[in-house]
Amino acid sequence: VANISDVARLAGVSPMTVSRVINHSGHVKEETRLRVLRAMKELNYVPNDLARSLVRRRTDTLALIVPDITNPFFTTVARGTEDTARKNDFRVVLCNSDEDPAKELEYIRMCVSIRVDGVIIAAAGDGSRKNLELLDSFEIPYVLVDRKVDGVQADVVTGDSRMGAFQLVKHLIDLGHRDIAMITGFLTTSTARERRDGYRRALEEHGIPFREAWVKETSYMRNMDFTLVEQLLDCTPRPTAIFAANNFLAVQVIRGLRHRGLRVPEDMAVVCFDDVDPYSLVEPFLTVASQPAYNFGTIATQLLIERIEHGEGPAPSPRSIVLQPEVIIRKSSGH
Amino acid sequence: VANISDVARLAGVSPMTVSRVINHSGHVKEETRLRVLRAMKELNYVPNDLARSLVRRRTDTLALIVPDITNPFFTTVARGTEDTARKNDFRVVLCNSDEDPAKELEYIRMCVSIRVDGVIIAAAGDGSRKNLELLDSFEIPYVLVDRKVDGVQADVVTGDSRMGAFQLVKHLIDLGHRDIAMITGFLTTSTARERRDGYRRALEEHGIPFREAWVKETSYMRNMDFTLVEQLLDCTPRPTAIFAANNFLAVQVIRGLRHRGLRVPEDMAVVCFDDVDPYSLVEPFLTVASQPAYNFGTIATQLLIERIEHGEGPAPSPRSIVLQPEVIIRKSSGH
DNA sequence: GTGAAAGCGCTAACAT
DNA sequence: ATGTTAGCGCTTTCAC
Repeated sequence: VANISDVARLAGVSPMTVSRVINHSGHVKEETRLRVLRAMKELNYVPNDLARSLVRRRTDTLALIVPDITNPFFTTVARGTEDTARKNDFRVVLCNSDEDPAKELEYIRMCVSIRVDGVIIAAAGDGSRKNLELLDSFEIPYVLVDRKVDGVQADVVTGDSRMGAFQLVKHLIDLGHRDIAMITGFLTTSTARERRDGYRRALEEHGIPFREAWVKETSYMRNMDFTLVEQLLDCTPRPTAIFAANNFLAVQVIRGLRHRGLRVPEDMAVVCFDDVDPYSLVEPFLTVASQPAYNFGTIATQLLIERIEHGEGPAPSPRSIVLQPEVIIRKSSGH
Repeated sequence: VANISDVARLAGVSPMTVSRVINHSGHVKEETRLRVLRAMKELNYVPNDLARSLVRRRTDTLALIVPDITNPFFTTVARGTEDTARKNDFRVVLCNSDEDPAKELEYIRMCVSIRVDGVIIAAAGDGSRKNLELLDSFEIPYVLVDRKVDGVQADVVTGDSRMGAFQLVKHLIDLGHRDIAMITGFLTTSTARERRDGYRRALEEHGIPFREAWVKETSYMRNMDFTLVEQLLDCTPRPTAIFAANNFLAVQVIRGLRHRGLRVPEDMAVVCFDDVDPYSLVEPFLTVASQPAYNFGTIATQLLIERIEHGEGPAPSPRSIVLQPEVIIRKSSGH
């Protein structure tokens, strides 16, 4: 494999001149430039970015850490991130934390060891704070996406979870429901907390008491515990509607209901956060608070790159972008 | 940021000894080892993998190139790849080619310049051959996943597209359909060709003539041309069933039909390849040939790593793993 | 069991 | 407009 010296030798110049040609840094006579280009082609030369990054102290690489790339919400965030990164000549390394702060930490260590220029992260939970401190100590900029982290000051792009939850629950109330249960992610994640708060506020504004027992907390992931649904069904009185705090939870809820022979929405209304299936939906069924996932990715990436590219002078203070969800009413709420 | 010399100095040893500790290469007295470990902790030291990779000529990094990560099929392949890579201490860089050989080439150049140890690729089409030759010339091993590439000898993990298509179309024929149209990806991709062949064989085995005009060719991507469906509807006789060669095409077909006020399956039966929505399906609707996408990823990655890890001696000759699709009959075919 | 020297492939900084 | 020097942070090789 040819290196920069091989090219230099063949072109009859110094490695430095080749470097100048590669990097379009100018100050090279057109004639020499062409000679170098010819040599590069002849040797099938591809610059070694490891060496380049090592000396430049910059990798042109971002990391995106999400809980689970098979969740269509995060998939779409990832696409937004990648497209934006690419436009700005950055690469993206993708990591799945599985909602696990320990696994997340491993990936953050990796980010440091490969010297990424910045990180976009949908944090596993408040336990991520320590993980992020590692980035701080290496002065690697990062932006939080989808979820805030308690005690962390950083750029953040989130949806208005409180508002979305409020509207969803209000919709159920308007339909006449008063016994509304909720299944949410672990309350160590900001979205779980905010969605619960929105739920609570909607109830209270309509004079319906908030019952702790009707809020079930579990993992946001696909493998959520089936029995939680059963527990809700065994409550007295039995709820007539369930608010699921994300798409996977909603799917599990519906499966649980089916399992007990209950129909949606006839026997139980169901609403949730996040589109279940943003691209393939043939027959959208779920009433949802849909979030602009792609924009989560593009905006977060823009903020991050801005910070990376920012030269001397005072760095911009942490910015918070809040995007509004759109409530889409469909069959599952029995409107 | 501390480097290996800083640690060495603090521990009162040479950088070489620190290196030995980092890499668990043994031959270090337990006492010194602990001293080094303490120094590392104190300096918050994280080894620089760029430097390490540069000298070791190995990055422990794989690349996965897929047409579109928002397609749930590829998302699942990606998850299989990542999980397997991780288990074997490899990282994964993810790339979207958008079914475009030119964009694919850019990413392959990147693979070379960052010196990935291997590549897993769902190639854009037969035009990918030249792109893959670049990898060959740098002796970077790769394995093809989902799609073969004309004229390329390499490990390959595919589904039995011909068989799946055959069964899907046979199912339609068994239901009494004789006027069956097909919408497939560009015939420069092996899956499009094989699915068309399976379709054709099913027809011919049942004495139904194969009509070129009833096979519409377009991009596998989400933004497929709406008007193709309209063209099919304007044929005489009008087909009574449509076989879509992947999930996104099926969705577009159904949208097109809706647009013209046609119901599925009452007015038109629809079947397709690949699950539309492997995780979130609340009410599966489409009759599909479902492929074990996760295994595509895991197997491809295993083959690749085997090849990377393979020391001296003759490299294994190209292997071909063919996984069987499972036909799942649901409402959209009007069984 | 430990260290010194050399160098991976490139570019920043300073000549000329 | 081009070249020289030095060094990024690590590991390989060979010494002791």
